[in-house]
Amino acid sequence: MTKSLKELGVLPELKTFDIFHPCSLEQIEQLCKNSTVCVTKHRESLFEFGNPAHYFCVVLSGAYKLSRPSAGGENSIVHFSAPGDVIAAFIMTQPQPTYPLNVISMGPSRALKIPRENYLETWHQMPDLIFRVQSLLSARMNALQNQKALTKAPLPSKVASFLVHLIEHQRSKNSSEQVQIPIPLTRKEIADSVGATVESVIRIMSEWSKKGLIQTNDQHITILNTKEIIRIKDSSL
Amino acid sequence: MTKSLKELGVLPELKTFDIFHPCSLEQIEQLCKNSTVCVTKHRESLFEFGNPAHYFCVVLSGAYKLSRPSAGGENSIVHFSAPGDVIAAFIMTQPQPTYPLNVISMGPSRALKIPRENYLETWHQMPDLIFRVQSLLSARMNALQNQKALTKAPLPSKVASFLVHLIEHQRSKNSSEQVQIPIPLTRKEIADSVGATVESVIRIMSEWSKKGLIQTNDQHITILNTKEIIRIKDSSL
DNA sequence: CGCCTCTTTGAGCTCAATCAAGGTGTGTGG
DNA sequence: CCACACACCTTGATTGAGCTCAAAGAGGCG
Repeated sequence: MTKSLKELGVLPELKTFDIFHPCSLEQIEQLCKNSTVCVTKHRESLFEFGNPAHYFCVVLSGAYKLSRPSAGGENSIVHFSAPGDVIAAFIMTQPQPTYPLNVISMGPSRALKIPRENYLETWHQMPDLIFRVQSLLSARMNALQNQKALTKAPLPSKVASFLVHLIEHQRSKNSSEQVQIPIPLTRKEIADSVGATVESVIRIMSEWSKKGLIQTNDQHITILNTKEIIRIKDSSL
Repeated sequence: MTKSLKELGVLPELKTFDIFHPCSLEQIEQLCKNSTVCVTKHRESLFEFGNPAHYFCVVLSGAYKLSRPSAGGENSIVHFSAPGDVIAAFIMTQPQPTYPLNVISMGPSRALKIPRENYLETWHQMPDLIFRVQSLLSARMNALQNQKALTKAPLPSKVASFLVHLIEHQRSKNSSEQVQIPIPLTRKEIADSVGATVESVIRIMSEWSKKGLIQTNDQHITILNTKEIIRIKDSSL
């Protein structure tokens, strides 16, 4: 039942990710010893807040949302993890770690669950690898701080900033218009990300749709006029 | 003019901090090679947002506030760094790092400026040390995520949560009442931390003063009734 | 003494939350 | 196959928490 990672062909898949790219397949195999591929369905939970954290994860395909439970069953979304992203690695160093977030699958996804010991032992031996993990973390930290700086900005700025953030990778090269956001998002998820209500987000985005700035079909959002969206994002300056 | 760290007696000072505690004085000396002690006055800047980051820091005494410039000269405060805290370490791994924050002295303070190369070379060799740095970072990340989960909470909850967070270390043992907040804070700083205006913060805290929950003299805030403050913090649940 | 920072209080207004209601599409179980 | 639940999207009306603006007092410092 449990096939080896090699049999499953996961190793080369891992090597395509930035973190593992400089590693040999043999190294990767070592690093991911005793790991299992976890297949999740839409809205299925990968890790649950407060549970003891025996594993950390590398996202293989699909996407996951990391959210924090808060007032009245509300969940505020902290981050979206795409393939190549590492989840919960940096809490592995704590003596008795528990997951600080809920991790929920968005659509069918796959993740590699790696035992905590690997991080403390094998990964620990590879300073360069640890530094690359740290970079991911540092980028997330940066994003969080960015958002914090926007707390007092009007809601449209927040939403615009959120969308721009999501297309940052691809935008770098393709500075032309017409960028599609890589993960399908509901309005509710956007609302939970920027700390607002669904209704407010809808009002703002409908407006933008009418003006031809964005376009949605089946939860896939496309930004038609990047320039204008960026202007809105910065309009509170 | 520039005395060695050994002459200044900084080495034993460093050893009292968690990160360096397991290290020998010789190791610490190695790790902090070519570093300088930087003495700052109240409101003086240690690092400035956007500048190229050739150094990272360990806070020796006093305190620093880390803030992010935002709309209209507003500064949103992201973190307060007390002695033992490491600043800007995790961006050292980037190829051409620039400071992602403003770092400003609160009262007279001292910090040890350590060259970037040390992190990439000497520190890099010590996985355990890197893990300890990662723990600090992870704690800060956690705090940020916590705050994010409170965005929709009413302002009093946010302020209460902020105060409780600041006394978390000492509270652990001394669960009795009467806890003083370790750093002097202006209302404006509190406002910038929770993402509100001075006026709103004042209104809330005056109320609390009247009710005998807190007490201020000369920017030193003392929580008189911890239980009630925690109740307010959680009241939005 | 004037300047600057910090605190305080009041009055009015605005943005986004809340409440309410209706529409669509998909899955699911009888 | 239909009915029902459920997730998601949309629009409108109302309301209130917190922002803005204004004005002023209280130290501290050169």
